[in-house]
Amino acid sequence: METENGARWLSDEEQRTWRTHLEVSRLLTYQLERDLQPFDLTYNDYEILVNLSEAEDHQMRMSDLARATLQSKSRLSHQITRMENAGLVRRENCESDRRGLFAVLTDFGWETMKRVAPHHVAAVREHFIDLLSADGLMALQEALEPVAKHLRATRGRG
Amino acid sequence: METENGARWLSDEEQRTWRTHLEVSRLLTYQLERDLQPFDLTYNDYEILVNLSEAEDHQMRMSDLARATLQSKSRLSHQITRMENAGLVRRENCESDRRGLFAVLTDFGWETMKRVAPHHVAAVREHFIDLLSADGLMALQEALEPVAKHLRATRGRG
DNA sequence: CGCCATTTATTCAAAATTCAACTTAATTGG
DNA sequence: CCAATTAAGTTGAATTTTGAATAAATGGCG
Repeated sequence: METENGARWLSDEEQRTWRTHLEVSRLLTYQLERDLQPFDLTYNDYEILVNLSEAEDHQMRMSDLARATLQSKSRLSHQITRMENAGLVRRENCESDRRGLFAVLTDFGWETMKRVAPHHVAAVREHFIDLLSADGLMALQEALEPVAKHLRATRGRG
Repeated sequence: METENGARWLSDEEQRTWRTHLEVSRLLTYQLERDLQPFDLTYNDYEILVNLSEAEDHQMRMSDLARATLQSKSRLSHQITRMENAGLVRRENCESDRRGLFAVLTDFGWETMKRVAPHHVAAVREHFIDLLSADGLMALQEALEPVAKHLRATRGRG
């Protein structure tokens, strides 16, 4: 089955899988977002807390954090400003490179992370992980890892 | 492995799969968005064109379209206004329910759809479908369908 | 050394999204 | 039949995101 300019359409099976993937992506995002609302965090907030929590000294350069969370520098800059206002992080100068800044987790940010993480993990289980069989989990990883690799490589160029 | 309040952490394997899924979701969205840029369409625009194209008479009630594309009514309303300004769709009154409106694909919208779809499908192949084996495809569908079902059911309450 | 391209990060304005309030029409329950 | 409730959709203001422009510091390299 070909389109006029030579592209192959998706088979029914392919289309079904594609749409399922898309639907899961979106609904899952919304659901996790909702599960964080009681803690006054967006998913974005949470993701930054995770990254900083896992980082050495609970701090990361803005650029690295932007890369890690797949956001533009501009967006991250605004995001950190908001989180700074909320008391979750603070900015700190980098001595070795005076252009640079660190985003640093505050005590309150760290406390928040410890308090919220268990609930978030429970939500990830409830809405995703625990719905997969052991085989399903492995199959998913094996199917998606090459896609991730491709996208990582493609990212930034055309 | 348990958190203090009884939630089970993710195993390494679970965590890896979860993060891979998340990464693929996001990078894929960005990539497809980029592939649509040359046609002056956002992914949102495209999705609406798809829905209307597949609908009877190339038209859909606003509510149904909002549901189908997983957006709020407000967001859809703004979105359709923009697309109306771009000449892709028009609004039309519904006679049987005078509160209601149809979003209708214009000729230009339909032409646009026919022109763009092959490129989009090619992108979906390049960045997703063609990176999966036949087994991978099936495994993905089987793993994700229950998740989709759960999230659909959970949506709106929960 | 001195110049220029690059890297880091912010800022401003424009576009998109959300959120709550509102309008109008249809339904429902006495 | 009417009042109250629900449903469809829009609106406008506030928030968030994007994208281009800017500023400051670094790194090469001739």
